[in-house]
Amino acid sequence: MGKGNDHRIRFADDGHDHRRCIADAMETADALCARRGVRLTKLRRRVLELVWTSHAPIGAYDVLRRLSQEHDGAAPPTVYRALDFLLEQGLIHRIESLSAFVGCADPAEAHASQFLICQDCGGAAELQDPAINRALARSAGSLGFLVKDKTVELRGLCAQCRESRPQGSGA
Amino acid sequence: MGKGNDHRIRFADDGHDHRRCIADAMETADALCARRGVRLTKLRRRVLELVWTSHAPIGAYDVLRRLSQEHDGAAPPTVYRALDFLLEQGLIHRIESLSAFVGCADPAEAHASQFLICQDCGGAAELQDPAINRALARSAGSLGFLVKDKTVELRGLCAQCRESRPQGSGA
DNA sequence: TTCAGATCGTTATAGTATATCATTACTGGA
DNA sequence: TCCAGTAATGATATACTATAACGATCTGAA
Repeated sequence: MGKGNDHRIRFADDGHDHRRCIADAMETADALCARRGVRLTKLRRRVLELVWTSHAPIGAYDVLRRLSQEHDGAAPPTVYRALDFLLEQGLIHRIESLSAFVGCADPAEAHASQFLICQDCGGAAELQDPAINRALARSAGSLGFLVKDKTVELRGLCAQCRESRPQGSGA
Repeated sequence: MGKGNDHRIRFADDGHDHRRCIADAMETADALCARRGVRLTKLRRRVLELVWTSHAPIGAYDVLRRLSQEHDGAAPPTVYRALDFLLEQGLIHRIESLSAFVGCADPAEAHASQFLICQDCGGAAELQDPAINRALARSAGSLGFLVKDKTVELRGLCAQCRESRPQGSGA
């Protein structure tokens, strides 16, 4: 508390002040890149803002479509290079099961995240549950497997969407 | 034991008798489809065999290239339709982080699997660790999230590959 | 036999991502 | 300030993954 938006789990449709999410994310990104001596160029910064448009993961070509409206000559490599930079810096995550990208809730810490992805509102919330990581580490370790990278993505319905359309109300 | 190949975790390079893996998988698939009253046609059966070529996940277009050598007029939909059927029947899994497919080790039981994917030999081993599922269920449940589908993929080095190229022996 | 539904053939196209090479911009040192 | 080296971007082409759409063929049940 104190700093406005806290770190509670966020989905797309929970009615929070998302402008603040974006502002916080950009501020954090600026500070982090400055500290690391890497260049958050105008283009990269804009792509990061576009990824943060909502808590729903966004596809690279959706980013491209938006970017093209304000940036002549934007092409796939324009976007993918920026996304690659942002991934390297931990400022965004790639959601494998959607081929899409989402802003990282806590880029200062290097971390492997887990995601809850709502199939109704499209939002993706980032978890960092030590119990999950422990269970994964224990299982892999017992088989002699050396883990370098993790993908944990749970798809379903977030609490808000469960309420607003109870049970399996089709489509 | 007793039935030849047991259900130990398998990777591509561990020197086991893979012909037996294939034979077992096909036998299980035949029985399962018969029991369910669904048609494991010649084409679908052949695609399943091709996916079982190894324990390394295989891309749809790799399946297509192989299939084309023996099947005139094979096209992307030919393969994707067969893969979709096999996925529906739980006979194969899709590895999201590789956009590739791998045979299911235990198709009789509906299940959400976890995968260990070796970045050296390319093999993918399927786990069904209740402790991992419990940790995931607990975490999602505490946030009111209703889980419908899970993707858990850990990339790294399997035990065999760790031994044969100790430490981070680059490329 | 005939029909309905399932399966497959075939062509076209959508969606995701990278290779390559030219050009421009930034940075640090002479 | 100027230059050289590196980083970043522009621009074009292409590779890889997946699905739409529609017609032909096969299968099993009435």
